[in-house]
Amino acid sequence: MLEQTKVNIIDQSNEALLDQMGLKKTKLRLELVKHFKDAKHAQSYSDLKQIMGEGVDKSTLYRNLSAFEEVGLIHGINDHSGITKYALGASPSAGQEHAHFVCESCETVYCVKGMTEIQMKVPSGFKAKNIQTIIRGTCANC
Amino acid sequence: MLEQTKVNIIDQSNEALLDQMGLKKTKLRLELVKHFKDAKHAQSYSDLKQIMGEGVDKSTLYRNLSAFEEVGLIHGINDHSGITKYALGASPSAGQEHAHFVCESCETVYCVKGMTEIQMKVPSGFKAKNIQTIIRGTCANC
DNA sequence: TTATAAATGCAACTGAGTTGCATTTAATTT
DNA sequence: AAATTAAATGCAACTCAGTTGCATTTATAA
Ligand SMILES: [Mn+2]
Ligand SMILES: [Mn+2]
Ligand SMILES: [Zn+2]
Ligand SMILES: [Zn+2]
Repeated sequence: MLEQTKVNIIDQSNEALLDQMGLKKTKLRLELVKHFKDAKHAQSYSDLKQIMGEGVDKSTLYRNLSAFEEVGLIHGINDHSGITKYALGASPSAGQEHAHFVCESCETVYCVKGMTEIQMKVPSGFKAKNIQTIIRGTCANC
Repeated sequence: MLEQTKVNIIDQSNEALLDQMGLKKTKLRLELVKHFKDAKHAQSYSDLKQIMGEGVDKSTLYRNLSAFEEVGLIHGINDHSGITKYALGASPSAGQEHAHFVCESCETVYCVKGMTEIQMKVPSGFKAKNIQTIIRGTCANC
């Protein structure tokens, strides 16, 4: 269980953020951080590729997503579609407790805070460490 | 939202089950149903291939899993590993409310019933239809 | 027994994500 | 400012779970 640097992501400048995370400030990374800060919902690889420009390299983009994820700048979300989506902030399993809402109509994924506490009742002998919640439904745009 | 035939899966003979589901009783399907009834945890494609015999065809096995899933005989579980695992019974989103426990040590996936009710608090304009819960932790064998 | 729709087997394919490696670049040192 | 160097990039090739097209076989019902 890798302890992540705790940083106020929204308050920091993009440059300062990358500095603190120990990541070099490349053009793509700065654009990525800026975009993640503005994004109203989670972003897939192809969402990002479209926004960053079709010329952006697949490996580079994926490697940056992994790097961002490792330092807790973003978290990947598995919505059972087979396509990982990414959103700003650490993952629920790394302290930033929240659920994920998947719109059944437009497939958009949102991070949602304010879930009421969940009881983890598990069979005896089992030890629950954390919970991942995916809520399916219809989003405000649909 | 496809309505599934409601059948008491555990009570029925394997033959009767396939009959009721409108599926032909092939050797592999009967073995699969039998195995799913006995299984203490969710089964991956490769678990099943090993048990059904290495000779079993990949397409046939996957197609049977899809067929079983369509009629609600089994449900697929996406545990974030990239490998779908299958267990007897309809999916939580199709009435059989339960959670999934993923062991962080042995990667085994279990269906667990008896979760306490979860409040689905979502932003205004959003409509929650169902919740999927994955509990991560350590299983009784680890 | 025959007819037929469904199931099977095989090979080729798909698509998200990864990897190896040569080249370039951001950041540090002189 | 120039040289150094570790990290980032670009590209092509790869991986691997799962899917698909199609010819052949089989379960079931007429
Ligand atoms: Mn989130
Ligand atoms: Mn289950
Ligand atoms: Zn929507
Ligand atoms: Zn275990």
